[in-house]
Amino acid sequence: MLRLYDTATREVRELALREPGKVSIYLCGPTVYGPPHLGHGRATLEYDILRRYLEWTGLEVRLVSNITDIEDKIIERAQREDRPWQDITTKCERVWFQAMDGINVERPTDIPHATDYVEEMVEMIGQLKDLGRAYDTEDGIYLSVETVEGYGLLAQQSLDDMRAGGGDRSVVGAEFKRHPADFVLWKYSKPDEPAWPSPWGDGRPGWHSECVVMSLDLLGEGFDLHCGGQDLRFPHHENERAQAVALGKRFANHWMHNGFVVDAEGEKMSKSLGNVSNLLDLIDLYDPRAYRMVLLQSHYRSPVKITQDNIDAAVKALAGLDAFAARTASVATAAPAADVLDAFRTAMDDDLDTPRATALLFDTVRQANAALDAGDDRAGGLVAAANEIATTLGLELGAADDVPDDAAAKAAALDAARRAKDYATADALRAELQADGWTVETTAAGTTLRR
RNA sequence: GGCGACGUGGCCGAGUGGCUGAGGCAACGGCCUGCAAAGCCGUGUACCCGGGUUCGAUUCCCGGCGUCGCCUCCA
Repeated sequence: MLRLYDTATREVRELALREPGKVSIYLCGPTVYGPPHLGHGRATLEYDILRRYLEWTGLEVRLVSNITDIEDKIIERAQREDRPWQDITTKCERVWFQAMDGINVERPTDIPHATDYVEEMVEMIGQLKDLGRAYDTEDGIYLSVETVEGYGLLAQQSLDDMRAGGGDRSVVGAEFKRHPADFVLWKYSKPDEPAWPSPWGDGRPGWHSECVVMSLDLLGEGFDLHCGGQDLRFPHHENERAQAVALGKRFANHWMHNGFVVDAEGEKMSKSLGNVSNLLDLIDLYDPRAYRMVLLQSHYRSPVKITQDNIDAAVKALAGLDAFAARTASVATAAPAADVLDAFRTAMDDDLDTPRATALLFDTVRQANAALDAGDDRAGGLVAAANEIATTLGLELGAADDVPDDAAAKAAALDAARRAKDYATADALRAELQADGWTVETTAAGTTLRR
């Protein structure tokens, strides 16, 4: 069974399942107000790998990932551009899934929208008020974190330390709040802002209330795993948990957080800095699988550098795997080598050790190639194992572009020239194809072309 | 000010108290090839600095330096 680092307990421990054979996961989805960036790509890719692996081990995965379509950033942009906020959220959501498709991330099993859960949020906030855990101000309804047992679990910092800290940053809403860490559950709307009704006044839910309501509604109490980027650890996940605890409900049993994407200088790429890179650009410019490959080769909790060199290296590595896939397309199917699959499982069960799993994949490919060269009958099992690992990691191999007719004709002419030992013509044709961007492989069996 | 992570070959990036400098990329030599490509085989004086613990530390502890993150919207 999978052992995973748990942010709450700060140790690698078994991912215990509430129901045997089934895994319930909540992943914080995007706030749809702009194009997805590299950070979104990393998170979704890491959890896509997790999900595929869990499914491969035979578990039924329920992965809920929301769309946050109520948020200040959306409202700000709508006002700035003077257009309906729904126009922004629907377009951004479409672009989001376009990008997800581009990097081969499977759709979550459930995609709840915050706008569909406002009533439930109002109800929950009312309960928190009734319990004396939330209080009303002229600005909105706030949760009193001092009333929440164990607040700071995910932040790994006590409330006192938080109060002492903060440096020279100003506290948002300090004039209304009882404690600097208190956060808004319901924000009263100003004129011209989207608003939903509530017993206390029209307004909109706070971000932290959205996810807690949707996760508990769809997955129920004590669901297995809650995940997201490191930056969501605090305050977002802390505050989600605080609301559940304040309500007396069991929340996520396990917390998983992925590391950041950093730039060449090692600095975090985020929306508040100017160094954001658009995920769509990356997919557009390079093999979309390259990003997944870069991530696979480092651990999900480590920061990862996305640079030209990194992506280039991944593209080359992928080319080798594609060549393998092309070479083995016609190899007779066999049962995957059990020892290889066992090693794969061992690596992945160890806190999702994709670097080791990926090293195993490359190693298996090398062994399979060697077996093929030697005419060893172990080749079939190795090929099958390599393919199974690649698929489980979400890598589709050998997906070469269709070869256009003119290129295919040149390849055929090249073969004919070689048979006739007209090497000058053969070399000229090869040079032409290479100039057009093809990788040309001439073998005894004939010429194959790859991009 | 509080909390935390990290510092490994030309680059990226795993990992371990001695059996690994994993794996990828790049480079070099060889086999294969008409020549290439692909593939295979082989080649690399590493673990920021200073102490300590130990038979033995890159790996554990302490101190220092450096980088980064969270404490505020953020994957």
